[in-house]
Amino acid sequence: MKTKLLISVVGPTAIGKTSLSIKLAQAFGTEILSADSRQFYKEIPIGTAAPSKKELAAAPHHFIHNRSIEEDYSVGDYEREAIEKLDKLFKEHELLVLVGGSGLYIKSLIEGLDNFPEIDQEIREQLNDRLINEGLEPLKTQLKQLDPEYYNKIDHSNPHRVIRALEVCIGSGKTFSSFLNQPKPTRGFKTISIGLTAPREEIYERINQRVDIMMDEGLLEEAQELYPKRRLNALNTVGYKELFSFFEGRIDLETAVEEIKMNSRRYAKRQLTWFRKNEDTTWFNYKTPFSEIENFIKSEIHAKYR
RNA sequence: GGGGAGAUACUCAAGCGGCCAACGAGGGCAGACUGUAAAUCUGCUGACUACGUCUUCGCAGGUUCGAAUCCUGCUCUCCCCA
Repeated sequence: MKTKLLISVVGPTAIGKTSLSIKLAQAFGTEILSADSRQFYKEIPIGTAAPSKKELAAAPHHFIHNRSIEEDYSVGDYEREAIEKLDKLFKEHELLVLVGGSGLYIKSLIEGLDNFPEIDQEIREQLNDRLINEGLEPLKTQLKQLDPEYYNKIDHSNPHRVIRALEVCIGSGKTFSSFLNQPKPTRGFKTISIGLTAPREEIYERINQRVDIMMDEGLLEEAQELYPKRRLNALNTVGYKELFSFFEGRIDLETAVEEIKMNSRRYAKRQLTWFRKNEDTTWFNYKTPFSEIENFIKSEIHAKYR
């Protein structure tokens, strides 16, 4: 039996991962899964920087615009859904393409996360309230009591991390640590990781250009419509929060656009930090002819998996 | 032409005799990240043959044991009056 293969395309934003993934899907006659948390949301067609209609028509895509910003969605949900989808698609294809920029989501799919119990949302809300009212210190202290092991391990000046650990401790009555490092189910596929990148300057240039294009396409109007829902987590992202600041008169439009560009650049940098960690990734310059990448993948398949 | 204010690291901006390679902020770089992830957080940011050495605070001199800080001259910028 042939090995099921997942070709994972990673890299910073705005560099052509979508177009590469489509070419791969076409060349190998297969389908594409997105691992880009923002592209899930259907109410933000411009700001998601999702594939265009034409691109969507060029190859079957999954996990694009399939969620509402109103829904609470997390990596855990994604992992479950995406695995289910993979199982289904692997019945028809021996090779699938995964493309995305959300490192944690990709990790959840390829490596799997440990299982955590469902936590009542209210617990997090209360913790968030406490963070606002009392600050981080009491929360840190509490975590230190409830799960000293994890407390010593994490960056405890990071409120999100402290709150997540606490909500699990409180909600489950067990330590956060106790859920970690459980034996994970083995995935029924192997992964070939392809990184797409460029000199920093070129990445930044492309980001700047794409932000201008988004503005031309009506990002401002889109943000205006979404403004009433600005508190939703899905909208606490680059491209919206800056425009919301503009609507609230805190900055002018020009500054808002500059900040979108800047925050996108920083995002790209964080993506690189995340993806560089994976030594199994083979990197290509974004201008590399497709045939070269295709040949690389074919030779990998022959050398290692067939 | 007269009067006043000022020139500090990539940018803005503190410092006004030793605790100054120089507060702070921005930007940049690097990193962390197992359910908020385009989120959130951390570190570094004069140079180097780095727990030490070297060159910096417009330029050139001077005072002083010691100067980014005081004095003199020069250059430039800004403001007011002509």
